[in-house]
Amino acid sequence: MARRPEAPPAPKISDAEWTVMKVLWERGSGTLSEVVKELEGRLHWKPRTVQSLIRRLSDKGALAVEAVGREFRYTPAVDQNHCQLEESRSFLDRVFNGRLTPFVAGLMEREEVSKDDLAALREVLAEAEKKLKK
Amino acid sequence: MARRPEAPPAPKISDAEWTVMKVLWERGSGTLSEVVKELEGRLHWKPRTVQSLIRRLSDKGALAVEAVGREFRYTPAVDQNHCQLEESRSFLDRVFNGRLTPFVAGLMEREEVSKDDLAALREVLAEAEKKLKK
DNA sequence: GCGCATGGATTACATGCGTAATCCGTGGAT
DNA sequence: ATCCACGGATTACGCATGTAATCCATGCGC
Repeated sequence: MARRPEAPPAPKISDAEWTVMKVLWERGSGTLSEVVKELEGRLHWKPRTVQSLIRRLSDKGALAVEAVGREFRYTPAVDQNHCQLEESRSFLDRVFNGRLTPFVAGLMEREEVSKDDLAALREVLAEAEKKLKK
Repeated sequence: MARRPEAPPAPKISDAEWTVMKVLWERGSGTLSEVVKELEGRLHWKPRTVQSLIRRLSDKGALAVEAVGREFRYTPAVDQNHCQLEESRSFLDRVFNGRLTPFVAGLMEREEVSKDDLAALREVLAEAEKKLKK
């Protein structure tokens, strides 16, 4: 129906657009008013602003659009994990020359990383080590 | 002489500007030609481009400027760790709702995180845990 | 002394981004 | 039948960004 769900290059998603995408990833899909409702309170954004962002996202292929009545329902057309991974990579490259460790270390040193976070991270680490060993 | 070098919080540094800042942080300071030399080969950038970026960085207070002969020597006026931390925070907020763990987990799952990385991370984790406990 | 390479200052210019407003059509409320 | 609120489409608009080019002064090589 729509385009092939995804190929190599995920479209570049801007800061404000991420806010919208996160809402849609979370709920699966949504209409303009649904998204607006989700965001109001949290944000100052006028409905027109949300609409602009949605439009730009559709234009760049990040959202699939399907008509429902005479409204549209928007559904993410790119995979969240994929987008997150790309952002992660590009962020690490830009700021930490691609190195993960200094990033984590920096956060731990200066910020409160909660006990829960630490536990979860240890989990993840253990997993990764198992995989590596195997 | 000219502008007062300074900005209270940390100025926002763009992608391309990060490239320049990293060079200057690494070497402590540098003149235009030094920076250009460092970057040539790695990048396509013309010297004028580098100069533009340096200028913008000075304008936003990220670089201190001192005249050396009739050239200038540029020195970072903002702390690298501080900038990295700010970027880290804003990245995590934008992409992962501020959660560190899913970020790390995502990278581990889909990417090769080297054995060395894993070891280093364990170090860091252990450190953090010690601090928490204490 | 002369011309050139080089650096600072100024200017350029297309996009992208944040943040909407306006215009238009229509389904619902009255 | 009317009028309005709401959604889509189009347009706005100033600032940031990436990527330079042009203009100007001058020290250096010859």
